[in-house]
Amino acid sequence: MSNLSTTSDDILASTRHLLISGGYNGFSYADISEIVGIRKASIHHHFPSKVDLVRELVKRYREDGQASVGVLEQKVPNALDILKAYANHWAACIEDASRPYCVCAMLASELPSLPTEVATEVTNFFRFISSWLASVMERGSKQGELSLTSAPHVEAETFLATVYGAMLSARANGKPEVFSMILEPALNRLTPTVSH
Amino acid sequence: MSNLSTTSDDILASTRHLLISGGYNGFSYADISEIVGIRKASIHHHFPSKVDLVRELVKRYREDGQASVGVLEQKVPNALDILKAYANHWAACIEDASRPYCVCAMLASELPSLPTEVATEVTNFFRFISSWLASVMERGSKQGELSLTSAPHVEAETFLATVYGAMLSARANGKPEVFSMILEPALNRLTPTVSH
DNA sequence: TTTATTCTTCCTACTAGTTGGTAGTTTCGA
DNA sequence: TCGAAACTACCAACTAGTAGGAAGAATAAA
Repeated sequence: MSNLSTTSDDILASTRHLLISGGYNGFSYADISEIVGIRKASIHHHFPSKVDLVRELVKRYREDGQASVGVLEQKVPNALDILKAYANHWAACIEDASRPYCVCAMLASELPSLPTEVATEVTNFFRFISSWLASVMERGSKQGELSLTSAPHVEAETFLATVYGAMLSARANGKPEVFSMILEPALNRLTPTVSH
Repeated sequence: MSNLSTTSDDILASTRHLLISGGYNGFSYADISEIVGIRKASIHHHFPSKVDLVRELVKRYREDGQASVGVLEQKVPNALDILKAYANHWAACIEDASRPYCVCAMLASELPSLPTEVATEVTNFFRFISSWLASVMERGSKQGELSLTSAPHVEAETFLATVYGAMLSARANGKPEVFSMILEPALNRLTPTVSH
């Protein structure tokens, strides 16, 4: 019924890898075929067009993200700890070079030149992340787990920009540790001070 | 001696435009030829290869940046005002859609797949911006024009990440105003509080 | 149980169009 | 008359995508 590893999953995995390193126009079906070990034409059987392939990839990327967020919210009650976990997730990905960049950050840069179907899926991803972070900010502020200096949705956008900016800086400098260097003070700023 | 508009400048200008919208692999000599109004082969006369073209573009982009920074430092004495001017520069570019994204942000995302000669020129740009911002932070801190909560070079990287992250957010949301929304509180945070 | 049929997945072989780049020639102003 | 800048006309390699067939597994009919 459900295999551990299907060809279609392998194609998506290698696409994600290629996408992270060079963007939408930076890879071809030939590249995927080499990694997966099947012929170019066979990829078209699973994903008729390149747009289908990347659209599906981004859709699943968002769905997986939504699922992970659900688990995180259940396991971690404190809003600050949620933000720390989110930051640590990316810190780990960047540091061990497994997924050193966000697929949607890559595609967002290319947004104006992307096929519309892919573009809308990318904006959907950012809508989801933004509103999730805003909800975390709002809840954390109300419960005294976060100290905000601006409106929750502004703090959410700022935090998101810091994470994605730090991701770019780490890549531009070729130094993974830059990510944590930037995020540590950013999280400290959101930490409530103990009254004394 | 020096024309107001040379073909080579037109090629560079259209390349910048194309680069901002779709990255290194998102444009071709055919695209440039259409915009500039000369044949593909004629572009090769000015820039033998695509690598030459983009390398030269990024080199000039950094040089122009260095010149602008020089002028800014002369005209504006206050460190906070310099940071505000830098932020306003990008806010204006994004808002009037003239250059709604940084060429080097685009190329930094693609860094792992870029020809090495272009890649080194891109990292040079970020080295320059980082160290310039660090010097502004340090000077501003010493003269009481900026209130830092971390070491100057950390604040510099944080500010840079915020600017570039905000640029990406503006693009991802399709809302230019998001940039200023993020940068305003970021600058407030650096503003010294008047003692009373 | 055997046979026939369908479906899935992969294959070879191909296409039309694009890519960056070259060779050699013309045009034209200094 | 010389050099820069443009041109026409190529090229090999690569692009996404198609047509049609072979192998095998699952399903249905005998």
